[in-house]
Amino acid sequence: MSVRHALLGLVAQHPRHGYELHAAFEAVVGGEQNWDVKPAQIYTTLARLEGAGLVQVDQVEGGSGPGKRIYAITAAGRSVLAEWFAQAVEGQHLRDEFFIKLMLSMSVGAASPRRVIQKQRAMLLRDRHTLTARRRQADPKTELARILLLDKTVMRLEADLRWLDMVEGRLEEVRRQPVPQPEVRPRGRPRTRGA
Amino acid sequence: MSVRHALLGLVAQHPRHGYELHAAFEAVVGGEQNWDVKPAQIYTTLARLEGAGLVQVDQVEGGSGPGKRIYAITAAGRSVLAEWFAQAVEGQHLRDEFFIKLMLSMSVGAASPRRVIQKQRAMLLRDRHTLTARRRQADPKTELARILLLDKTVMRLEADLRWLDMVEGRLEEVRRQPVPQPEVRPRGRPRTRGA
DNA sequence: GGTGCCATGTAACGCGTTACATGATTAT
DNA sequence: ATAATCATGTAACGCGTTACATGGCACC
Repeated sequence: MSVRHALLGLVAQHPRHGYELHAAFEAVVGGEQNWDVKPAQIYTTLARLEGAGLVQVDQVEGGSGPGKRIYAITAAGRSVLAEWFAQAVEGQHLRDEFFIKLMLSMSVGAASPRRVIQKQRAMLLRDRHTLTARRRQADPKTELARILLLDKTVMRLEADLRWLDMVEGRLEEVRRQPVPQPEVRPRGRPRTRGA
Repeated sequence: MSVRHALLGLVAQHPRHGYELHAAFEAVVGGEQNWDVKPAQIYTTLARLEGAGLVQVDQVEGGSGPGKRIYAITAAGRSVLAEWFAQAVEGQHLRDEFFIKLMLSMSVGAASPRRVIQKQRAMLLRDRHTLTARRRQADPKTELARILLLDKTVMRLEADLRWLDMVEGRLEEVRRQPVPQPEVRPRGRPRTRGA
């Protein structure tokens, strides 16, 4: 979702070939530790962009056989890019793997919600530790990108930790009450049933 | 990544067929507003799970022709599921579409970082508004799942808002300094160059 | 007999991944 | 020579999506 537009933005700066785009992408996101794009994705994405008419091959360097294919952005590409910049990115997927794991751990035997929560908290704390360490080591003069990204990640992480605490508390409350299994009845048919 | 294991968990409760799994999944995550799984994904995922030997068709109801195929979990499936419950979910992708958009908006002409930030903030505020409204309307007795998920999302959202404020401040600071374009030089070759 | 739910899928595509294959240039 | 880096790609798979196709059954 993002790589497509990122590549478009990078060829908009000036025409580039695949390998160069790979390097430029990593420079923008602050290194492969932050966001590791595989070359395969660069080339397949470029091919799709070309198919959609958003970029086109400007020239081919290298003489004999298939050399560097240098891509340039097209007018259509520029307008798509402008669109992208003009509109905000949709944030709320509401899809959360940990959440569904937690829910299932409440109703599947042989799984303990509390253990699930503890495991998760341990991992979040570990992550926060390594990320804040990385953040401290980053040079604010030359690695602004990395710092901003690390900050964002840590802030989300801390939000997740607070949420975990909250959930734990909430589960304490409901401890003895029968967990209201949300009654898997088929949707619809709200009118006169046949019973 | 999560649907696969979720389905595994649901068939672990008791054998089910595809349509029932679809309903059960939505019940667990708190409705299609939270997490809309398409039927197609249910069936293809079931097929893959069967291919991997984690579930198997228990019986087929419906008489003539292809009827309901009821899946049950296998021993292998149970062990994979236990694995899943036992280990935490990896959180730190560090991949953030807005982030890369912001970075590019700083170096691509015809794009304004400040406008990008403003657009994004507007969307986050809008989202927070609708989600807190949904949260208030949810019934804590019967919709625990939906509430927990909404809380998590809102908390992340607010983290993102705080981060946006921070970024804006940071960009004020660097206003006049030449934005340190991170120098797209190829990695490696740190030793005696040929120049 | 039509509408709407129940129930099952296939096809094709986008995005991302791993693994594999190929060849040119350059440093030692 | 040979190793590393530069540079380009294909194949196959997993996950998720949209769109399409099929048929039974119940209700009115």
